[in-house]
Formats: sequence, C-alpha cells, structure tokens
Amino acid sequence: MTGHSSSNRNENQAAALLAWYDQHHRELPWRVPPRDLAAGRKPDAYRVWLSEIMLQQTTVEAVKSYYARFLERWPSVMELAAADSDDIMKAWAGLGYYSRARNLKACADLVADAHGGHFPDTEEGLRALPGVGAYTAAAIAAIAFARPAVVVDGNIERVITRLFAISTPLPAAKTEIKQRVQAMLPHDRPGDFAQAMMDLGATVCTPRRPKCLLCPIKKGCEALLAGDPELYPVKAAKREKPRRRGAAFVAVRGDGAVLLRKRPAKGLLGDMAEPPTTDWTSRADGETGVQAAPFPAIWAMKGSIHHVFTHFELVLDIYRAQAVSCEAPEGWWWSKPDELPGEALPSVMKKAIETAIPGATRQPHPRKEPE
DNA sequence: TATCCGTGGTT
DNA sequence: TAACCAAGGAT
Repeated sequence: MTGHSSSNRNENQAAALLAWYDQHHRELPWRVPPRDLAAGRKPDAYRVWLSEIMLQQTTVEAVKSYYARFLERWPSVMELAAADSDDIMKAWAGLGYYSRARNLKACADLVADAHGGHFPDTEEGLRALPGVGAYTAAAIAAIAFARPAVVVDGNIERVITRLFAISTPLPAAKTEIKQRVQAMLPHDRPGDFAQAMMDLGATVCTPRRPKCLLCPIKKGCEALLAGDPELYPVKAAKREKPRRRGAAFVAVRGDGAVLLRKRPAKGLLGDMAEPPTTDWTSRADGETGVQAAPFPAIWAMKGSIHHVFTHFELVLDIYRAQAVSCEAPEGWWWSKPDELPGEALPSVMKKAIETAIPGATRQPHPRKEPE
C-alpha cells in the first residue's frame, strides 16, 4: 500500500515538473524544445553529445559561443573525425578541462570508424566512448534516444537532496539519489524529464536563495518543509589549495613573432601551447627563476600573474626579451602576430603573454575599409 | 574513494 | 573579496 501511494506521489511530481518544463524551459541552441519533440522532431545525437561534453563542469553561457563555432565548422561527427587535432585544440582553447577536447577527437574517430558515423543509441554503448561517463551516457541516451536512463548531474543532486532532505554528504549520497530519480522517472518523456530537472536546478532550485515560491514540486519538498533548503546538498569539506610559483619567458622576434612550444600530451593543459616556462614548484624562496630562461638574453621582468586552477594557485613571473632570429628547437615554433590569437593557448598562457605584450593575443577588429 | 583536471561568473 | 560553483571523467 505504501509502495502504491509513494509511486503515485512520484508520478504526480514528475507530471508537475513536466508541465512546468513545457511552460518555463530554457531556450538553448542544442535543445529540441518539448513542443517540437512531441511533434516528432528527432534530436541530432551529434549535437547532444557535443553540447554535453562542453557542458561538463562548464556554464551554459560559456559554452554557447564555442558550441556555435564547433557546429558551424564541424557540422557532423564525420567532419569532426576528419579534422586536425591541433585545430580542435585551438577551437577549444579557453574552455578549460582540455582532456575533454582530446577525448572529443578520440570519440569522433571511434564513432566514425567503428560505428559508421552513428552514435550508439544505448546507455551502455555510449558509456564505452572516451570522455563519456555515467552522467553523459545517461543524458545522451535519454535526450537523444528517449531511453529511460537515470540522469544525475549537479543540478539534479541538489534538487533531489532537497526534495527528500538527504543529509548524507556527497558523493556518498549518489546511490540514494539515483534510486529516487529512478522511482520518479516518466518513461514516456525521459529526455524532457532530465532537462526539466536540470532547468529547475538552474533557475529555481538554485544553490543559494532558491525561488521556492516558483517551484512546481514545492508541495513535496522535505527541505522546504523543514525550513532551510540551502542546507542541502551536504558536501565533504574541501582541501586548501597549495600555491605554486614559476616563471614564463616571452621571447619576441624582430617581426613580432613569439616563441611557443607544445605541452606534453597528458596532464595539466595537455597538448596545449605555451611560451617556455620553468617548472611550477611549491617552494617559496623568492627566486626569480630568470636563470632558468630557455636561452640567454636580456630578460626583463614585466610583472606577475595570479591564476587559480582547480587544485592549486599559481603565481607566474613574466619575463620578456627581444630575441634575434634563430631556429626554433624541435617542437617549438615562432608564432607571428596574425597567428598568435588563433593558437591553442589556455587562458593562463594568454594572460602571461598579454602581460609581456599587451594586445598580442587578441584578435584584431576587422576594419571596414571603403573600396 | 580520492585526486587530478580550467575557467569565469556570482555572491 | 574569498568562496563557491557549473549538464563530470579518468585514473
């Protein structure tokens, strides 16, 4: 009996959420809105996949322009598979978590070669793709292929821990959260349900100051009933970020070209471009690091930058020198002024170069000249 | 399970 | 302003 009434409650909440979604869903470039979906329009798995990879730990606003550029340049997975890896890294530069871009290419290659250009249409098949984890496999299965997959992202974790007042800290609470979502899942609209939960978390059930008055499922929310939804989700305490120091050397040739090199394929900023730098150490001895310059020159300290990574902070001293024309070492190259803005430079490296040469990494504004 | 892996916006 | 956080994955 209790099982029956709780399943009724779940059905009612799912229905209320979907009704809210029909009216208040976000309009997003990669999304098929509920009305179009109901009319039979099929989502493009490539677009769903591309957007999901880009959205991993990344805000919607940050993704939009990258998504548009990728889609215009590589409209299908076959074209992305045929692309040059360096071009993909250049197009991804600034978006962060660069292993995503490396896996994006690996995944496109696999789908093109082993799957005939078609994405697997099951959660299990999708999960086997590089860069596709539990969340992304479930999201693509539900959104692109209408599979009844249990989709749990950060938004949904917040919504569910509040709805059921789950005080178990994350990530230990994940199993219980998935069970709750599973019990609520409407099998006729799994994709819309997942996106509705995410929209609710993004616009109503926000981390701070949730707009509970606007919530379509506030009636059943145990956290609201108890008085303070902001208490959820409970998360394990974070560790303190250590601070590392280093130096970057921006060598400028007579024609304005800057000496760059490619970082190792794995690890931090893997496969991306950078001006030569020292190792980044945790020592706080105040050493300048100028003796670690890539070659002897008159290195002038132009300032230092502070950059916050996920698990450490970096202070980088920036040196600049005028360099005579010389052969770039193996794996290094001179990047001319018109090439520099398009290089695969992570934000921290753009910041470093900007400190040495203001404006160097910014795309010059196209000027309309009278014919 | 814990750690590594970016960036920019919000409060 | 320091802290928090975003449609997580790989190892």
